[in-house]
Amino acid sequence: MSLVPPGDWNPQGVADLEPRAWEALRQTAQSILVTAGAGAGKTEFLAQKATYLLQTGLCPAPKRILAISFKRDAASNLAERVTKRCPPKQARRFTSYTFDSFAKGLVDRFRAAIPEPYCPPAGYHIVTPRRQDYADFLDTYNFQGVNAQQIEREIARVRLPVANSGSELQRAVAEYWRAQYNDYGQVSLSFPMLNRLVELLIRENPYILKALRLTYPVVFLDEFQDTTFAQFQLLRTAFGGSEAIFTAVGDDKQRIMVWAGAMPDAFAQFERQFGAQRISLISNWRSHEELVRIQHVIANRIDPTVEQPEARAVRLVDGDVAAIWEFANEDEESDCLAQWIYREVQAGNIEPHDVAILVRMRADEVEGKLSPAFNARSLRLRNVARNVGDIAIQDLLGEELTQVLLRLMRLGVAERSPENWNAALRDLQFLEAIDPSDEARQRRLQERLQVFVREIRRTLRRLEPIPDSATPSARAALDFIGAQVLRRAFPSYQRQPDFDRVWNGFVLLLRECLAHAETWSDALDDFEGLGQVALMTIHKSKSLEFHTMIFYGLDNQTWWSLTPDRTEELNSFFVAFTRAKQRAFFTLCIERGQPVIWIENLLAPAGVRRVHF
DNA sequence: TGCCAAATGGTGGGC
DNA sequence: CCATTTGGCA
Repeated sequence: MSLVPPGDWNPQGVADLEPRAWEALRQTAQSILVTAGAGAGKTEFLAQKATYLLQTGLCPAPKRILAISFKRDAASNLAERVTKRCPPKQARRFTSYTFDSFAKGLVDRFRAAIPEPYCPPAGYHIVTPRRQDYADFLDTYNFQGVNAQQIEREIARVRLPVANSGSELQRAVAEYWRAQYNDYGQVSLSFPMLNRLVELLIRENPYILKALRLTYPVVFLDEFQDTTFAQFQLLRTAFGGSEAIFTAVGDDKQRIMVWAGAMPDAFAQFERQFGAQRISLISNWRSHEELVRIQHVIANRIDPTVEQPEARAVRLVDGDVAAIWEFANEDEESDCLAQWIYREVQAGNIEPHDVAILVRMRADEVEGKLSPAFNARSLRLRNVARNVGDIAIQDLLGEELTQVLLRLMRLGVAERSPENWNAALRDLQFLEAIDPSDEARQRRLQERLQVFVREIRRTLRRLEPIPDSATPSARAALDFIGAQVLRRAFPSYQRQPDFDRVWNGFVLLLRECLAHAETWSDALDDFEGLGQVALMTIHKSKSLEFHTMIFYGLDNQTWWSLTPDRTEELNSFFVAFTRAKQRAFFTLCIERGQPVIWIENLLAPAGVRRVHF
């Protein structure tokens, strides 16, 4: 395969990159920290840099790029973009993991090399302890001076081996490890524990360390502002002092996970310990100029040294693009909100799914307050954080199982849908690992799909669009693929309970949608959230974007901790605001609480006014 | 059981 | 920060 000289390389699949992105892309001699604000295209930048390194041979075979993200969808999204931009042979050398899958992979591969007494048996179990579990442990083993949050945090901080002496906290951690290995009839490990095991393994085993460093001379880190102490320490043990070149990407103005264990100063530590150069991207491809100007006022308050971003999106709406809406009471608030969205939809300005309602906390409470007013106007509000069975709707929609089955079912209702047909064919090719150049097998695949489409059409005509049809219809799609094939193809479905969780969620949500729908087509639209206003917390909205964003409750009761000295809260406010592509509104209800005056004062000079509804 | 004080949860994610 | 739960004690 011929390589492209670095000087001749062009971005793949996009017109061009901003000058700062070019600079960050070509910097391959030194670790860099790419500060990419809201809408700067972080993932695309990483995909382009990977493509550059692979296509030019700057990352030559058999060396690989290791990309580490936090969430599964971020990791798979990045991998997918690189696959689209590179020839398969090169794309295969791009390894995209989540932090935890990277750690678990190493534990599983080199388990036997983990020093005693920490070497886990092959059949260890993964557990996800909640606060209460830690509290129960502390109670059972009589550690009275330690609380659940302390021990949770300490487990992710302490290096192994941990001595059963010293402070009560340290003894509690030592006892916790012992108990997880010995007291429950099976060895139960949490993700932070897996992380600590890997850290121990590579610290103590020079061969594995060397192999890791030889394999991955290039390391990408996504959403770096949310790195935890344990993750940072693992990176240091794995790559500190090696030749590895890091490209870390993130935005410390969007750091909203410190309360859950993210490092408060990951950027500064990274610059210091890895000698990283900082490069800031300044384009904002998401929001138009007026919104970007307001965003910058908030950004400037978070970090006075921040550069003014350049808006690259076009304004498409008339009227206010940002305002604080004030209501006398909550009933009026719900009613006006529903009314406003209804009118916008009627006027043809937006579809319901272009709007998101964001809340600080307690999405289900807000759902209860808003739903009646929405229903009264035949608008549907969907709380995407709500669970169907054991999975949140938002997570369910991103699952591979959902995507694959939904496409097949779409083929059963649409008259002609080349888009779904091609997508379904691609799914099958992948699931059955068929070589695209094997024309005979391709043809057989097309024939099989054709037969299936005829069958599923018959099935859906025979089954009425009622809740009880959910199971048989979904089952028909699943049986065509074969549950075993699906589970083999996606590692996350290999454990039966994980597969069942997603499958049950799929059927449950389909049931719900069929309860409201007139036709199969409507039900599938409902399933995907078409025609529905999404309701979610700020934390869940991160990395998403919406035409119009409405923040529910800018009062000091809902947002009790939004004070000038609580930076993380201001970051949350910033994250919420920057989700908007075209418009951002905030609701205020005097019945619920007083306005957050300092935020109003901050935004007023940028033209954000309080409007009495 | 009733009363008052103290503690706690709320915002999340990973195989 | 505030609503709710838990804990201690009579």
